[in-house]
Amino acid sequence: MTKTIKSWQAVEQEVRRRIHSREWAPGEPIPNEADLALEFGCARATVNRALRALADSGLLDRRRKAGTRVALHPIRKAVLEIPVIRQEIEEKGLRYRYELVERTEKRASKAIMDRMDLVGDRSLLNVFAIHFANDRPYVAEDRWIDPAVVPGLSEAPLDRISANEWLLSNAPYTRSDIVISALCLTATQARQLGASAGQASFRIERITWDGDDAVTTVELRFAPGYSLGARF
Amino acid sequence: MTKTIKSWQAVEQEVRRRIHSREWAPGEPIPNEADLALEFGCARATVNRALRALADSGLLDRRRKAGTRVALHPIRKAVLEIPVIRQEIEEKGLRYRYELVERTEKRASKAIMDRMDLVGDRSLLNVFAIHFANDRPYVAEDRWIDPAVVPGLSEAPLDRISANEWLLSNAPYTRSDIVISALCLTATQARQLGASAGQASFRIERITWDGDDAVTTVELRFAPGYSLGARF
DNA sequence: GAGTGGTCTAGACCACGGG
DNA sequence: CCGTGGTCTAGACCACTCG
Repeated sequence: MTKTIKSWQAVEQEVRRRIHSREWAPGEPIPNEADLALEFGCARATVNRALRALADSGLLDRRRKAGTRVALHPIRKAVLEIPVIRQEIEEKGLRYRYELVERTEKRASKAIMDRMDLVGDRSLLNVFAIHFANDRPYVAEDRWIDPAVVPGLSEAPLDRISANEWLLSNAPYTRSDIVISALCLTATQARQLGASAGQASFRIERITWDGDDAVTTVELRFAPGYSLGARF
Repeated sequence: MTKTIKSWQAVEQEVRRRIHSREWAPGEPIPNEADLALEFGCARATVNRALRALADSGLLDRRRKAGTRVALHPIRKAVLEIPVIRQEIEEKGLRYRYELVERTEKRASKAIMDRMDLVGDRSLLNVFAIHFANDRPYVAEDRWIDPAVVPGLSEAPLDRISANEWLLSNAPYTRSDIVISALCLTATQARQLGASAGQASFRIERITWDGDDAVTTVELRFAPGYSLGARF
């Protein structure tokens, strides 16, 4: 036993060190919680907390009875913080402006209906808007909202506040699916973003669910040059 | 007190329900841990575990003394699993093939040197390779490795196994930075990916560090149509 | 200063799943 | 079967930070 290590962060760091130094090699089992607790001179719960954190971040594989092993291929999990647009812009020190381009209740394409798991002859609310940073187009937002699951939608002042923000504080939801990809801007899309046709745009598609009901689906097309960063 | 709730997952679900039902509204404080433990008939540690999980996922804001509040703008954190290319392809049921195009020791551009926090007249190993799925180009990999921090690099059989996989099991690292964006393919880049010039490509740039030393930086340009999904 | 979350402990029981 | 991680408990002390 080296010395008493008290906090779970210290245990985590020591385990990281052993993995990093190849003292515990990828694919190999490490001592069980009880032994480590003994070695570190702390409670098993403390070791558990540390190992659980490491497993969460993908550095360890844990299975009952099989024990804990150093992950063979440390699955690289990156936590992306999907920004609230206005916050993101203001945190960069830029002036935020929001412009509602269109707000129509109409039939959605089959692709949209499928994505939202909807059927039949229904109308949805389509909102198209541009978010500006220092008066330069930052991102175009193309959103569909199901009025049936969002009460009060028709009274929403979407000309003043973005649909995203209004929904955040007025519509409950339970989870989201998100897909990120790249696309080439059409001439129309490029004009909206102050870009040239054919330029590459970063795209985020998000569907927000309330239980089994799709609340809203949105496609965000960012002006060329946008990037999203993370650390892990 | 409603009834005894034993597991921390049950507590988490109940808290989620109350937030979702607006019983606890965004921005408002919720009872402290001790009170909740009393109400739920469980130990405070159990409540703590549940609330900590909810705070981690961005649904709650917790501060000592200030207490716990329902997050005003639930920061939407998406956990992206950055795939090991071969795994990703094989998990889709496709045949994986790797082709080393070039392997040269040479001077890197200033941009690369800056990103890796390197200075001076140094040569780095540049590896360019294509990963195929069912013999169709899937992603182009343009990588720079610092030989000074990766011992044994010159003997690595990079014609047989991808640099990523070799590095994973041969070079220690402590953390990575990642940036994702979109770009338009040049004619050359398009040819490498079996695409047309001007098409949009999803790009991942990653720098891997070992302490304060940059081990490697890589740019991945995915064939048009690629997307990355997450749920949260 | 005092209330709140953050953490540690020692012990206990349980559920999963490998052998 | 039975070892391992997963979890719960009751109590305690600590650290941060708001008022």
